[in-house]
Amino acid sequence: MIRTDVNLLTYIDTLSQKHPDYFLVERYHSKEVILEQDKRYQSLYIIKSGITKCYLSDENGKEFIQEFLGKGMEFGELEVFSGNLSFCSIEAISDVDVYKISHNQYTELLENDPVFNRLILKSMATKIGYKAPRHSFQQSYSIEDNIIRMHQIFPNFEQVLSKKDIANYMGITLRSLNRALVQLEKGK
Amino acid sequence: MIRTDVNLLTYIDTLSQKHPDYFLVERYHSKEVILEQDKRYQSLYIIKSGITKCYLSDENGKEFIQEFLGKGMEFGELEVFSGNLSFCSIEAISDVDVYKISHNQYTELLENDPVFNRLILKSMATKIGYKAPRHSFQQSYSIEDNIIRMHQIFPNFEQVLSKKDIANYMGITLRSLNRALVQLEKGK
DNA sequence: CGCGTAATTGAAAAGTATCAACACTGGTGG
DNA sequence: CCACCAGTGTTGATACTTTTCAATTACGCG
Repeated sequence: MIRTDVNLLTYIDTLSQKHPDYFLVERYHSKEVILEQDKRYQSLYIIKSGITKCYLSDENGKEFIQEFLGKGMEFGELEVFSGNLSFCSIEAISDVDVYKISHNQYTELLENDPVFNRLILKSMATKIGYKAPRHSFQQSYSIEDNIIRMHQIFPNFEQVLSKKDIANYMGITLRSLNRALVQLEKGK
Repeated sequence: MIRTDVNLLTYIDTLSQKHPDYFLVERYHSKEVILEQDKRYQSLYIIKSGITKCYLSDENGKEFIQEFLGKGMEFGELEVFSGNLSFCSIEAISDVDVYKISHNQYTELLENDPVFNRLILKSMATKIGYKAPRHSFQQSYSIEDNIIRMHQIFPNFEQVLSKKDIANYMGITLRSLNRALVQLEKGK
């Protein structure tokens, strides 16, 4: 449930040696908002280290967490292709180091570096293939089943993520999450 | 809610003139299954005309519909990048014409045709950007709100899609869908 | 006409949200 | 050093929503 892409990160590490002017390294602290929904940006980011959350907020202030992003995950890249405003917000959970690259230079790399191109295609394909079953499972199964599944995928998520974030990721209230956890304890 | 990509289709129409050996045209009838979950394929498809549904089925036989695909939408392409089995099933809703192309030739086009490459990148970016708010909205709002929203996006979906498909798309039971529709009628 | 699929409806059971009260924690300022 | 505060987490009671199950009707097609 915390997405990573080591191959992409490794390649970008080497790219940033070759093109030191393309990649700017930035550091964000826990709880800083890196990207804000519905704003326009000229750059996108790839995570060097740390964890962020990618979430959508609605008019009532509720936030729905799409994904937790770790090493090698990019964000803000969709806007390169759509030309639209940012469709989600990104907030640092831990302290985070990122590579920052402008849309133009990103496009240039896509056009001239076939290895990079392929890695990005693959990264996007993975994102699509990941979202589908998650949405499906979340709708079709009980909260308890979802927690069990999350434990299998990422055993100690409770140490890394706040209860509130977990609830927002699952699309349920904190109350329901707590009850389900108590039920699971009893069930043992 | 029925996804299309006219630009991609137009370009593939011209490509299929240039490379008639790359693109095979096939026709499927309503209710035929074109792609089956958890099987391996060497080809992928782009829709020329007609509508399909893309769905995941779980062990209880319930199906959760990811998207309805119309003109210019591709499917089976994720497996080119992941190398995995098909992660969803595709079934024709209306009669459907598709272009079929092998993984190898698709890869070749991606590598040698920058316009094609860009169109595919854009198509994938759109898919990602579409899924996120849909999942979010579906979890955060009531069934009635979701129906109202679907009506805004696609006014006469009830003429094209069966009630069961609509319910599976929304991740709810047919019973709940019917109740919500009755409520909406009353509300007018 | 008769068959199977799709659609409709009611009643009971299960699941989830809402609201509200309270405990725990770490950090800040007097 | 303690009091306070804000953020986070816990718990109970109640109201609401959705599913489940089952029975019935409507529709299209050979």
